[in-house]
Amino acid sequence: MAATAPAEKRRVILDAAVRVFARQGFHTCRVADIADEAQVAYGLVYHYFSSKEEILDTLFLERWDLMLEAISEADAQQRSPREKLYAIAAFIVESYRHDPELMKVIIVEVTRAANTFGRTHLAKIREAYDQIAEIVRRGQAEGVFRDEIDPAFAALAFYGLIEQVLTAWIFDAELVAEEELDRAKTLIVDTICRGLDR
Amino acid sequence: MAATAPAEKRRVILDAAVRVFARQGFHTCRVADIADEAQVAYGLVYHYFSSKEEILDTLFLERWDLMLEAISEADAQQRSPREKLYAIAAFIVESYRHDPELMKVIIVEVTRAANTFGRTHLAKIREAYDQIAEIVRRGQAEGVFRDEIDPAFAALAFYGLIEQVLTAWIFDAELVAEEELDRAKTLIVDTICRGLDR
Amino acid sequence: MAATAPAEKRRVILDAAVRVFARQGFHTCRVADIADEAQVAYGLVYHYFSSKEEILDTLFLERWDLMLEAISEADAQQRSPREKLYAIAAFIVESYRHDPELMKVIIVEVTRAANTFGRTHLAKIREAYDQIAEIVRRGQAEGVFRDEIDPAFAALAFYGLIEQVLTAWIFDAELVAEEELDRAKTLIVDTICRGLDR
Amino acid sequence: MAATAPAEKRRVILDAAVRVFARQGFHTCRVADIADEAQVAYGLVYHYFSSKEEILDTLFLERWDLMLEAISEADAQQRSPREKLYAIAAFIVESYRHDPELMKVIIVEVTRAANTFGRTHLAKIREAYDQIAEIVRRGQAEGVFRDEIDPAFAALAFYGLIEQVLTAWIFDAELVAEEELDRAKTLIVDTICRGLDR
DNA sequence: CATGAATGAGACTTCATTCAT
DNA sequence: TATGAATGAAGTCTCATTCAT
Repeated sequence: MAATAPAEKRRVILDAAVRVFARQGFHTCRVADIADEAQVAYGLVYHYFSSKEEILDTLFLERWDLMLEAISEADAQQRSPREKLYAIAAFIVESYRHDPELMKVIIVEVTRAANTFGRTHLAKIREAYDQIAEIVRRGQAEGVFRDEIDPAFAALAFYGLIEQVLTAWIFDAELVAEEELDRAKTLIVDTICRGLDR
Repeated sequence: MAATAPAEKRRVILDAAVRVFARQGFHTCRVADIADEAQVAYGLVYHYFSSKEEILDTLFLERWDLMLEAISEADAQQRSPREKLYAIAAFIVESYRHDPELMKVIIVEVTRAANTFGRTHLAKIREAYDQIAEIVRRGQAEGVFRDEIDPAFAALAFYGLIEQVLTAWIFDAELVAEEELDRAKTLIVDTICRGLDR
Repeated sequence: MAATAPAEKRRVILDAAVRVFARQGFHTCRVADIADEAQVAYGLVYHYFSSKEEILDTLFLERWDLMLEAISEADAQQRSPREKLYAIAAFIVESYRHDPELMKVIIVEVTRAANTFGRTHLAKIREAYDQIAEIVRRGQAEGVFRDEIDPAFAALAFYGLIEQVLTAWIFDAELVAEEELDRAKTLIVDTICRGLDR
Repeated sequence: MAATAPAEKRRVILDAAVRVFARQGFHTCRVADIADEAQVAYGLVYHYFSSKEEILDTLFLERWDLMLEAISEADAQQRSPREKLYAIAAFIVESYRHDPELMKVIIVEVTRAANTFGRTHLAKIREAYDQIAEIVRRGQAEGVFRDEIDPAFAALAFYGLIEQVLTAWIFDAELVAEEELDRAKTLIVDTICRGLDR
């Protein structure tokens, strides 16, 4: 009789927290809501996490580390800078497809709320920006990208667009169509690389 | 000797709220902090506003209406789509130069905190997106912009970049140099219009 | 051009207070509600009355003194004890007919709210009880009323019935019919004097 | 060693509330006073009750249901209408003897304050009136009571007298003598049934 | 007399966190 | 591990009252 693995409840709580944060927002929800959603005793939340904020931190770090890995991998495996950017955009879009609630929490509650929480994670967030900027810088060195644009600035443009697109999806009343998700990957890179001009 | 205009205190409270929201964040600050900052009795805040949230709403709406006007004006006065986009970017950057704290509040506490507050203002925020999209659409009709990019998507890219740049400034430890502010205006439009590609 | 008599506003405020107290209850209403209802500046209420409670006190005392006079008069003018009781009941019922809101305030907010306010007016309220008891006592001395019942107890029965009837009217959803008002006068005295027994 | 039953604290709070409401009045007391009286943490009051008002509601309903039962029982067990009325009067007087503070709260804060709270309980209160009226009606049908008096009116007289007597006791400075309590039971019924007339 | 802005103490309620079992 | 009762600090909002004009 396989007893529930001890740390499994921890996962249950984290997953419940995603749903609750996505639905009610971090500030607005109560720890009790998370416990209820997880069908777990109130106190157990505090057995595994020292505070409500730590739950959010955990969710963010889990996901952001995957993101940093994905960026590294994209950088390592793809040949052209544009392919690298595509791989990154694709990873983020796929993350959204797989778990839109988690992405909503990451973007709305952490990345965008950088004032209060992100402050802690600012360094971590910047790692991503820096890696992207580095990709652009090397693209410029290779002569693929124009020199006029500061790589850091280019990274802002690239990540800013992705974040804006996801935010639009997040606050859209209706479900995003599968094809739109796929199209977005190409569109993001195309827009960033080629610009609006004819 | 002109007596203090009755509604002047209302303004004092609003201005104090900007500083407090910028410094401590909307959720973290207390109404008492605003009253203290305004050097005004606690209750007076509630004489002019029905809640802490209404103060934030007021600040947002005041500013966003100016923004919508600026976009309209840019659309009306400038000839080319690119000049129109430049005028918009310039307006936002100048807004930041003039009152960075207010812009921080608008972006961090309202625009990006889309979950809780932005929700209420989503329609208002979308008006701006729509106007920008319309500029792009007409640019495409004129043959200045490529047809491949959905105007709404282009608007996300444009506004997303600006917001990302301002966010970077906002969380920068150090003061942004005057020249950087000016350079940004051109850079934003150049990046969006011409893209990264050489 | 007859200028408004100076003290007229005082009356306007008192009358407005009756309506507001009747509608919202003393504890639940705010001084601002009274000023609004009276169409008078906030501060003017405090020009004429030192506190919200003083307004209620004034209303009660004005009315209760009329009541005490009415009882004295009934005692003086009527011959039989039963006629005296009838005159008293009639006076109270007529008071209700004339200004049900005022009676509601007197009963609900003062007489029955004996804990907080009635306390102050307990002595005044008891004067009425005592006068009624005295009428009963003399009725007993004359041999009209039975000796078995303590006059004070009889007064409780008499006044208790009246108050209960008015309270029923007060909380009745619909308007009380004119005939019911008149019938009540007789019924009250009949019930008290003759009892339920056949 | 029996551990403290979980809901026991709830009872402690209710009992403390009776004392505090009786002493200070519902409007005048603070939730903190109840917590202090119960020797319980502030927040625990809100663990068991959603508001101060709910505490009062609970106290009222607990007691009034007993009252309704007592009336039903009196109706079922006693033979003559007068015995039924006696049983009801006796029950209420005994309730007062047993817990005068609770009765004070029920009468002063709920029954009499029907404006604000009783409104909710008006229906419940009327059930009692109706049951009493029904007893009178059947008394009339049996030929024991006179037909001239509307049963509902008779119920007002009966309950009004009881309430008035209790109110007198409640605001009496001194403790009510045991014999007075007992005598009251008979006196109430005698007064109501036989009236004042010789 | 009249106005209504200004004051600030006070009360309710919430909820993160602790703790005894 | 697991439970949920218990704690109490903190914050929002209300509103009677004052006061300058």
